This record gives sequence, structure tokens and C-alpha cells, in this order.
Amino acid sequence: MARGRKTVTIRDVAEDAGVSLQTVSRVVNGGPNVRPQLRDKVQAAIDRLGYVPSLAAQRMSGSRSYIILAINDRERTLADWRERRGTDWVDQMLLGGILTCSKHGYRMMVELVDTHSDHVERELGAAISALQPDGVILTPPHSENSLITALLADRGIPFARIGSNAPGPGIALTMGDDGAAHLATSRLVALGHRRIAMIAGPAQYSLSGWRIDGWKRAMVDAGLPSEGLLESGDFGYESGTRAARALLDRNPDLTAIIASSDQMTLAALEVARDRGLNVPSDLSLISFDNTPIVRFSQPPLTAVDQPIAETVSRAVEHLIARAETGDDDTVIDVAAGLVERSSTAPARPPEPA
Amino acid sequence: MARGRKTVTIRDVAEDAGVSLQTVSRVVNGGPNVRPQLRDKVQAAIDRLGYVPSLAAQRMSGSRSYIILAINDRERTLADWRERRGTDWVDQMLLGGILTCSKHGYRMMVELVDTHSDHVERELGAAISALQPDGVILTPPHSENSLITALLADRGIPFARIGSNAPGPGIALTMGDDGAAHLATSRLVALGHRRIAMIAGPAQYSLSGWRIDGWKRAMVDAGLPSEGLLESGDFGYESGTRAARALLDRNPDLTAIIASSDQMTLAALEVARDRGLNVPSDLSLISFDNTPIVRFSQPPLTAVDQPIAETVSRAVEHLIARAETGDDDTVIDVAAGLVERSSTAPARPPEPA
DNA sequence: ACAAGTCTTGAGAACGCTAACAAGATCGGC
DNA sequence: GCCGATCTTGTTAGCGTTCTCAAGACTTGT
Repeated sequence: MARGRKTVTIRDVAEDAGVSLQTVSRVVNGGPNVRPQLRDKVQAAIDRLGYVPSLAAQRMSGSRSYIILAINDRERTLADWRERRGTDWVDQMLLGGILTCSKHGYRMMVELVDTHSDHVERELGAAISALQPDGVILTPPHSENSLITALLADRGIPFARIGSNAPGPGIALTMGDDGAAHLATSRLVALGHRRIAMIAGPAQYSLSGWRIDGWKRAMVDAGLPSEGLLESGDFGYESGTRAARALLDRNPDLTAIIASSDQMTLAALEVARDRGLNVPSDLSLISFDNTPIVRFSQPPLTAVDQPIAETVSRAVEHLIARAETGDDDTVIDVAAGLVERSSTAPARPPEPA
Repeated sequence: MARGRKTVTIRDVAEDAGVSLQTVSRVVNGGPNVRPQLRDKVQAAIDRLGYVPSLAAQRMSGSRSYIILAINDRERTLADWRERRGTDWVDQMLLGGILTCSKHGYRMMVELVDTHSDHVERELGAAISALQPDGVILTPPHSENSLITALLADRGIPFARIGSNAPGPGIALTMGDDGAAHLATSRLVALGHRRIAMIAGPAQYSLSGWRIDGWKRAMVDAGLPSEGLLESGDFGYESGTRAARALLDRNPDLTAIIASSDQMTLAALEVARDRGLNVPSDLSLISFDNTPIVRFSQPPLTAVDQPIAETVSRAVEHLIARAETGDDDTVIDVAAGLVERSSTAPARPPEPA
């Protein structure tokens, strides 16, 4: 099988089987119109020599590259690395993407891109020219960057936008929309909470906006005020600590917090512990994302499930389908459910005045 | 910059600048012997047209592929996905690998490979033929699979073995060796513990063996028996639960457990909680890996730091150096320290007989 | 048995790039 | 200023595949 140093090419197979290059190519690609007897002979030669087509050469002669490129924010990835926090999103995204690509004979590559709009177009353009991927997956906050989507549309490369709900070009995969936050807030209202705060994500993520909208809508539905109950962070632990402190300082009567990432919720949990507040009896907490980490905190967190791995997995499947059959762009709604664990409980009765 | 549909090739640049292809190629690759004036002119054309060399074409004409391939166990990755547990290793590995590759203009691809030895050679051979990577990173348990190392050595592809200490072919990056487990065990002994159990990893991981060795050696050093104090799991949560239960059932006098992964240690923590044992006052716990997750459990876990991301990062840098300058194989020791948190405490005094 | 197809196979070009060589321009020592 | 050495630039030939097109081998209907 292994033959010294040289790589086995299609030419070697052709020679070994006594046929032309083209015939071997047809057999490899399962083309029609090859006499069964010849096909077997060629296949035998392929197996014997251990021939595998070179991806580079295939790509060169105009076929697919079998590469799906996932675009991720460099800033955020670097921060995860430096601060040694878990990667939540990235992790789940890679897991879903790699497994699904692998299943279909594709490969996933990750490209880190700066948020700064000036570089984005350059960097991404370079990556695309260099790699010529069959499909691109855009993760927040790049999912709705019109520079990026325009670039991809212009080059005719199928792409998917994760966490975006605009119809626009490319496949959009929403992740719960504003309904998810509404669901979480309503649940807290049902448990008797009236002072429910929200720690949102950064403004450049449009899902931050949806979540704020959903929360506000639920508050209005219940006839509750939401002034002074909103803070925002950058999804990271530190920012969660700051936000939780600010909220509790400002609102001593707070009984529930919804935070827009698992890390920020864990931070809020820690802040509560520091102040002698018991979760959930004094303070209920609902998290967003539901990455595996939330099962191990004490108490385990109630969380809005953002099925990142599944979503990316579906994005990959759609991209591959598009690459192979030319399907149309669509909007796909991935359901975001609430997973109840032990960080939520009925509101404590208001202190006697 | 973006020009309709067509991709910009070196020929377009040559035409635009009024020079030959070769000259453009020289400029792109920073070759010597180009008149500064011409170089500027070509560079201007490159910038204007937004030219980026095609990786596939570069690879075709014999230069590097700028791809580092990371080999990961399919079994384990799938289990992580199915059971929705955190990915620890995979996550950290990708983070370190992707960032470091990106820094040097390389890209990392992940290949999932079955542990079953029969397939391994085939799958990996196919991946290598298809991708022709400049370097390969082997993660446990594949790091010491002689079929794999022989294959890579035969094809002359530089590779790194993570978590392997044999000198053999390729760059070896040990991760603490048996010293790490010895360190952890000794620390517990110093805290007065005498009944210290070990939950090891699966046998096909040679680091499982080292850890058992280190633990036993420390026990012998302290004159303590180790019979009945060893269980093993598969690094996953469930197996940790089983192992911890078995150990506690068998040894009511147990005061400390060292477990070979964060997931298994978290499982042991849960088992202790179920049985009304307080960690650390009744039972001390030391984990292996120190992935970000262990900071958020209650109590946070004392852990042997296995700096996976850093190790992979160093592996990448060595592979790139080897690809570019032809360095030699070496053995690199990555230090594994003990990070003390709150899951360890002095042993409780033995029950009065 | 013959014309008009349909199958099967192969030859040659093309993809975008770089390595190897060749030719022309420039330079230095005398 | 002449001749060999050095610098600079261009030309040609692949790298391993697939695509296009053409030629030969077989059918089939009459």
C-alpha cells in the first residue's frame, strides 16, 4: 500500500490497469459508461496502489474543493484563549461542523477575522481566494455584515448566516429570535417574579437586540416596568460580574436575572454567592446558550438552549446540498427551548414594609 | 477590488503590470533579485486587483500546502457530541492549534480517525494523500500508534506526537509524564491522606499508564498500600460516576481521589454530594486537565494543569519550523503544574475505633 | 447487410502556479 | 572600453486532475 516516497497519481493507476487516465477518472468519480469488467480492473488497481485523488489537483481542474469555511471573530477567540475561559460557542460550532462535514466527505476550516470593518473584506476575500471553499458559514457578529454578505454573493459562494433572521442573500439560521427571551421572561413572570433584570450581549450582535426586545415585550405583556433593569456585557465572565453588581446595587428588590451567555450567568451566580444571596430562593437565574458547563455549577442553571452545534450542523448540510444540487436560499428556524434546572424558583415574597 | 465573478489569477496581474508571470510570482513570494521599481509596480497591480494566490495551484506546483492536519479520535469526538458533554481536549486543542496556525499563515484541519487499527491506516493515508499537509499533529491515543507513525515517517511528513514520551520518529511533546501524578499524590500525602484512590483513563492511552505509575510510585514512597484503590474510566462523566461509586463502596475509609480527567472528577464530586460527603473536608479531589470548566464547580477543583492549548500551539510552531527550515525531531517537555483550588484539604482524622 | 444511432474509450487542452533554465542587461577589474 | 561575472527578466515545462471532443466498437431497425 505505502510505496516508498512518491505519491500515487492517477497516471500510476492508469498504467497499472492498462487504461487511459480518463477511464480511471471516470471510475473514481463513479461516472457512467464504463464497462463493468474494466471498472473492476481499475478499481483493483486503485485498491492495490492505495490511490487517493489529490484535492488540490481536483480543485485546480474546476471541481469542488470539499471545503467549508467557518468565519469566526478573532477578537473573541483570542480573548477566550488569553483568559483561559471556555470557548462555548467556538467549541460547539466546531464540534457540529467538523462532525457533519466529515460525514459527507467535506472538511471544515476555521478562519479568524477581525471585527474591524476595514480589514474584514480584505481578510475574508483573501481566505476565499486562497481556499475557494464550496460554502461559508458566518457566525455572529459577522452574520449580518453587509460587506461580507455582498462579497460572498458577488463571488457566487453559497453561505449560511448563523443567528440572523433577515431574509437577504444566503441561508439564514435564526436561533430563537426574540421569542427565546420572551419565553424565559414569561416563565419568570409565571413564577411570580416582578423585578426581572436582563444582562444583554454587545450591541453589534443583532441577537443582543432580539433578546432585549423579547424581554421587554414580556415585561410589557405582564404590565411590568423595565427601567433600570438592563445592563450589557461582552459575553465574558468579567463583564458578567460587573453587570450583575451594577444591577444588584441599583435594584435591591431584584429577584431574577436573565443573562445572555453562560459565562455571564455563572458570573452572576458568583456575585450572588458573595452577597449572601441564595440561588434560587433569593435570586432566580436564567442563562442563554446551555453549553455543557451549566450542568456542573451549583445549582445547575436553568437555561435557554441555543443548539449551536445542531445549528451549524444543519448549516453545513444545507450548504453541501446547495453546492451539489443548487437549492435556493431560505430562512431556517432552529427552535430554542427552555431547559429548567435548579437556578429558578418562585419569587420570594416582598419584604414587609 | 471585487471584480464580478472571475477569480483574479497571476496572469491578470502580469498583464496589468506589463511583466511576466514569473516576475509576479517572485514578488508574491518575496523572492530576491527584483528591481525595486518593478516590485512596486507589480505590488500595486496586486493590490489594485486584489490578487491572492490559489492554495491549490501553489500546492500543485510543488510548494507547501500551508495545512497542518490534526488527528483526533472519532469515537471520542462523537461521544462528546452525543452526550452533549464539554469537549475539553478537543476544544483546547483546536483553540491552540487554530490560533497558532493563523498567526503563521497556516491553516489547521481536523481529521477524525477510528481507533480500530484496521481502518486507521487507510483513513489517515487517504487524508494525507488528499490534503498533502505540511505537518501532522497526533493526539492520544493515536500518538503512539506505530502504524500511524510508520506511515508518516515513510511519507516524509513532519509530525508531532502529543502526550507521548518515546523518542521515536517525529516530535514528541510529553505532558508531564508520570511526574504529574506523582506530584498530585505527594501533595495529598503531605496533607495527611493515607487512603488515596486513582481513577485512571483507558488503557490504550499510554498517559493512563504514566499516571498510574506516578501515583503508585508516590504511594510506595510514602509507604502506603495501593491495592483496591484503582479504577478506570473512559474520561467521560458516566464512567467517572461508576468508578467513584465502586471506589467508595469498596473503601469506606477513602479520603482522597485523583481522577484522570475533569469530567470524571466532576462526576466524583457529584457522587460525594449524593452520599453526603463534603468536599474537601470529608473527601479531597484532584483532577487532571484543568480545562476552564473546573473553576465553576462548587467547590472549584484542585487540578493538575495539562496545558493542552499551549502544547498544541508549540507543536504547530515546531512543525512549521521543520517544514520551513528542516529542524530535527526532538522531545519537548511541557511542564504540568498543580493548581490548588478548594477541593483539597487536610485529611480528616481517622474515625475512633 | 447497411445507415444511424448509442456506448465506450482515449487524446489533448486547461486549471494557476513555481522550478529550471535561458537570454538579455548591468557591472566591475584591468 | 573589453570580457567574464552577476543581476534581472522571460520562456518553457510540468504538477494531478477533469473537461471537451473525437474516434472506434457495438447496437438496433429495416
